[in-house]
Amino acid sequence: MPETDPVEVFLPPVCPPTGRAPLPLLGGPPAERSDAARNRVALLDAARRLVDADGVAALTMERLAAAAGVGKGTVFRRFGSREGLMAAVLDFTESAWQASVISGPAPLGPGAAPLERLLAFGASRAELTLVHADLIAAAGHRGSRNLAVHSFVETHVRYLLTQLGVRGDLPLVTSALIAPLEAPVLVQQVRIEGYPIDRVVAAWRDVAERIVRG
Amino acid sequence: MPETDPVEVFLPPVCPPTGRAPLPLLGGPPAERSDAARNRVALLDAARRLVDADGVAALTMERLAAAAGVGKGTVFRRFGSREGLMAAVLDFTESAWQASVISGPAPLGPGAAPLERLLAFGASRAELTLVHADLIAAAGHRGSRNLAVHSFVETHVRYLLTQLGVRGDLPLVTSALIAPLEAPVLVQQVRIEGYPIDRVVAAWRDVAERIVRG
DNA sequence: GGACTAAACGGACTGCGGTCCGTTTAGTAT
DNA sequence: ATACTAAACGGACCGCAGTCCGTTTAGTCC
Repeated sequence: MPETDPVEVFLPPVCPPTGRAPLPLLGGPPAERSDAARNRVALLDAARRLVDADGVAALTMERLAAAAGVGKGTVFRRFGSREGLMAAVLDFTESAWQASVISGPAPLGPGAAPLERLLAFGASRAELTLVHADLIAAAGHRGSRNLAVHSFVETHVRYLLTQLGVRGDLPLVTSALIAPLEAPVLVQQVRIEGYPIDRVVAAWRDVAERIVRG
Repeated sequence: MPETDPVEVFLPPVCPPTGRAPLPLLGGPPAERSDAARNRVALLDAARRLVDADGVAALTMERLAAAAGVGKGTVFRRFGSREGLMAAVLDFTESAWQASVISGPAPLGPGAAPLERLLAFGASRAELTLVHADLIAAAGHRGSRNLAVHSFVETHVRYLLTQLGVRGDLPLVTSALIAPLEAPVLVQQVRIEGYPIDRVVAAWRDVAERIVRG
């Protein structure tokens, strides 16, 4: 693992939930070859199956390659690293949640008052993060940042705080409000220290309300 | 790396800042053998030198063993894993900071008003965390939790919040207030997104004041 | 000093992440 | 259909974290 991570784009990125590559943009890089596309889908599929079956820790790159019927080199060309693979699996599984925030039923989805939405968001996000905690950890810094879902979370919360008229350095206050919902923090509180998740969520809501009240 | 980390006590723990083992307690485990003690000090010393010289990424367990003039097995018996080693180095380097919070000059140390101390704490902690970010990352979950300094931070902030008369679920509110000061969050904001650290600290102080005001 | 034992030692060994490069193949132009 | 090329392929290979077990040694009791 290099200290300063190099440029990390593995084109073209997967496009959940189909795992299919996006249509080539005019003037962009050339379209993906059909064998590459087949292998991407096969790999992502096999990875999800293996994780479901035996857990994150049991998934090795060689096993995945064997399960998908490709060579090890192909796995690394596709995902760059084990962390990259895990991030792809995670992105895939979280896209459904993202959709439910954008267009699902209130209060998580649109329609409820902003504060109500914010509180619903915290509970939902905490729950999901705990479910995916192993995957997030295995994805390294890509697990909590550098991921579509992360910038989505930031944008959504900042939007709600704006709606609520919160003053101050919004991007950084938003980030501070999201920080307690990061996987390592929740894992420590719930899995290690044994706090019930409801109580953790209630405390987060308390903090959120104090921030909103100013 | 096992999914569920097993019991992880490597007796006896180092006692910063000397790196010496604590005196054996009556009825406790037998005292450490002299060769083991010598090797612990030599290893911790060599590790700090190597990290200073070439950075965290360049430190391999084999190199460390060679530098300290011991076998590889000894390094692992002493620290359990690379993460354990990094945590030991980190604990060592952070003990000075801890001392300055306990008994250093105000406003970080005792003597200032609680709110002033809290704000000074945030700035100081953020700065230190950023300096040690690589080490913290290399120490894995031991880097931010499971470490003497972590429970110290929790205890200190909870104490200050109590002094300030903050109501609510104090342990969890404390944890939420500390979360934005965790290394990955700060690294994202400062190193990746490029926010000046002063601005990050200011936002944290803003959040802290809102929590205190209730 | 000599014998004994529990602990420490150290290096060969394993498995995994990640790289490299010679080989194969999809897509295209003729 | 054939030739051509850029991209994908795959498995041998490397370095490192972590384990195992036969060997050495510190501390103790006579």
